[in-house]
Amino acid sequence: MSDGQTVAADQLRLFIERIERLEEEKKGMSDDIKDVYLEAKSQGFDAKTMRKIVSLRKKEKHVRDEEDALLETYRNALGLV
Amino acid sequence: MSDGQTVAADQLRLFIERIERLEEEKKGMSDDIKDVYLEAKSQGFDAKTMRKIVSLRKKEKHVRDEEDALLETYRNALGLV
Amino acid sequence: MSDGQTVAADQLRLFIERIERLEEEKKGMSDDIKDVYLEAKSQGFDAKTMRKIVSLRKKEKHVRDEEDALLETYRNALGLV
Amino acid sequence: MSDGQTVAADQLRLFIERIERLEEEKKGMSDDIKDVYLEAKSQGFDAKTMRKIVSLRKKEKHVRDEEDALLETYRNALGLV
DNA sequence: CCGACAGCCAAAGGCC
DNA sequence: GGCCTTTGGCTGTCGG
Repeated sequence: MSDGQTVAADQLRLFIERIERLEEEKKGMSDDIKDVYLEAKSQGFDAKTMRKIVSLRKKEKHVRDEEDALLETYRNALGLV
Repeated sequence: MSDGQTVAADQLRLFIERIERLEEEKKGMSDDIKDVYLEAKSQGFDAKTMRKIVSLRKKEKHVRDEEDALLETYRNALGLV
Repeated sequence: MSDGQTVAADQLRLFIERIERLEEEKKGMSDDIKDVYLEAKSQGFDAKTMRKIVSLRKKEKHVRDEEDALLETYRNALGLV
Repeated sequence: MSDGQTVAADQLRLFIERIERLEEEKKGMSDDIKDVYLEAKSQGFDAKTMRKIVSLRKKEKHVRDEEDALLETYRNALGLV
């Protein structure tokens, strides 16, 4: 043991385990989100529409961020502070 | 103000905000995972293959979980502890 | 010849050829687009920034379309015309 | 108006609009291609395999073009017509 | 040549 | 249980 092969295998195993832990946490987040939708639904809200709203707001935010970045690019190109 | 309409709108807004916070955390997880793949890649591992490994192990875990659930069903059906 | 096998092969060949013609036209479009960027570059414009603008405008249009669709969803949900 | 700034902005706008028109045409080509695959699928052909064929033929064409170019290079180097 | 990005496809999850 | 929308991964393309 302790040869390069083994060392590499150990490293790989550690990477895989780190990823799997993170994937589990991520799945936990997904489950939490699902629960909120269920809770909202139980209070009479329509989950499908809510998903649309969330999706739309995400895109709008993304567009706004990009607009800001583009503006910054222009400012830099024009030598402004 | 304070009529049903407004109350519902406030509730909806709160739900949306909770979801958006959770979505952000989830995105953080995704980013962390991506970072681990990049780190592994920088040490000479192949990300694509690693993804295959993670995927395979997930399926195997799923199979094992199903087997456990089936065993549990049998135990219950037979009145065993 | 003239058996089913051959007929199917002929059909397939025709489909493939139609696709390849369309792919060529598509590539022509890509080349034209590339030329416009080059021409703009030759007049002092930054192609990378221009690409960002084009991309951003596309996203903005998409978001606007979605907003309209969501509004429509609300109107329907509220029984409005 | 009519200062350099405005002229440049107008030029940029025109370039952007030309690109957007071309992008739309390109999208039309993509849609046409997709339609052909759907039509082929409706007649029992497998789209995935067809894509492989198209891809392979493209590579082969590319190889042939490279060979031709190399041959041309040699001919020129040797002063042949 | 590499690294980033968009398009395409297959798979998963939610909804009816 | 089927439809269908969304997500994740892969491939091909483009610019640096």
